[in-house]
Amino acid sequence: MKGISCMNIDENLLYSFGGEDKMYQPKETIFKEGDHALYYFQVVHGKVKLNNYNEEGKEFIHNILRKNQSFGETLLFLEHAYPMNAVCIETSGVIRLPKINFIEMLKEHPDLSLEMNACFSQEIYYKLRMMQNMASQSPIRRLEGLLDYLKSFHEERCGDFQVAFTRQELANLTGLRVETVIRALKKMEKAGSVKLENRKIIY
DNA sequence: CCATTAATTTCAT
DNA sequence: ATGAAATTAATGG
Repeated sequence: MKGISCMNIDENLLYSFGGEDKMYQPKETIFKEGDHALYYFQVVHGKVKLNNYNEEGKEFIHNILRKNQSFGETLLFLEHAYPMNAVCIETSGVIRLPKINFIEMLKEHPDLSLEMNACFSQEIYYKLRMMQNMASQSPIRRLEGLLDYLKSFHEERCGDFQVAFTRQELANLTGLRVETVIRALKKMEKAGSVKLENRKIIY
């Protein structure tokens, strides 16, 4: 099995089941914590983050989705409200498919349903790995765990992979401060586990 | 250019 | 070692 990160459903199929194009501006909220989960979302272009804010107002990012990545689907089989916000980082185009139509689509396409199981498995597996890493007190361990996770997401060919995240984003994904991320990256470079070229991170 | 955003350094704690 | 604030670099319009 290859490195599936999450669902990527053919756009025409989404449209045929009632998917609609939505455009969002940077900083614009697609849904927020507490909203009822009513749609399947898939990014066509742009960048969307799933986040929360802790009691001190510090942001924690769960994931950042790009082209062809989906979000919100894990809540469609539950009656719970969203436990996080979805906010655009860049101008983004998203296809939105109502829950009812989504379920209907899965019924008519059992292969999709199967694929979704594989995606959920993958996600649960990596969430577990991430929890283990995030529980560590060591910033380097947290960062390496995150980079492994992102790399598996990306499934690059010959090993070296450009981390397409800002240091601030890495910090928000690991619960670390941006300075700590910068310092940890420098240590990792000395140790040879990452390369820093100009300001790009190669892992 | 100027304004905005990101990266890095400085300076306390 | 860590974070807030200041400084420097880059990016985009």
